[in-house]
Amino acid sequence: MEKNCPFVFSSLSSSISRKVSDDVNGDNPTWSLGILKTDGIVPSLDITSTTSESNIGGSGNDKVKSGDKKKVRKQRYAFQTRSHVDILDDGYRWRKYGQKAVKNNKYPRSYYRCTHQGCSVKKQVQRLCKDEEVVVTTYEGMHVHDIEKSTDNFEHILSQMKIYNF
DNA sequence: CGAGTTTGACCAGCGC
DNA sequence: GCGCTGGTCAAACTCG
Repeated sequence: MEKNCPFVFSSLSSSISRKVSDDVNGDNPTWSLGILKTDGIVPSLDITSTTSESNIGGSGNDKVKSGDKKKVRKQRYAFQTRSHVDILDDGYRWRKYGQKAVKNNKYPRSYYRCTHQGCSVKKQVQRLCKDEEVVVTTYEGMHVHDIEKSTDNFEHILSQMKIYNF
C-alpha cells in the first residue's frame, strides 16, 4: 500500500506507527477518512452529475507543452474525509494557487501546491454538495522531502484511516 | 516585508 | 468551429 500512496505514506509511515492517543478537542475536526482511488480516477465519487475523469481529476492530464501530444497522467490519490474544515492539515505547507466554481456543485474547488522548493505536489480540495461534511482531497505527485511538521491532528486522522484498496 | 490568499484572465481539452 | 469546463497564472491584496 505504501508504494501506492507514496505521497503520504513515505513520509508519514512513522506517524502511523507511532501510538496515537491524543484526543480531538473541539477545535480540531473529526475525520473519517478513506482512500478512494489510486490511479487518478475516482468513479465512485458523486461530486457532480458529470462522471469520472472529467470530475475529481479534472481533465486528469498535466499541462502538456505544445508539441507533446502525449498525455502523461500522474498518479492521483483521492481522500474522502468527513470534516467541518476543508483543509486537511497533513503537515506539509501548501500554497493556494486557484479556486474554481464546479459545475453542479455549490462549493468551489480549491487548488494547492506544495511550497517546498523543488516539490511539485499538488492537491485539490472540494466539498460535496450532497453531503456538506464530506471533503474530497485529491493529491497529485509525490513529495520529495520530509514532512515539515507533524500534527496531532493528522496523526489522529491516520489512526482512523480506512484504506480502500482498489 | 515575506508568505499566503483572492480572483479575474487566459489557455487547452472535449463534446456537440 | 464554438462553447463549456477544468486547470493555471499572476497581479493585487491581506495578514502576521
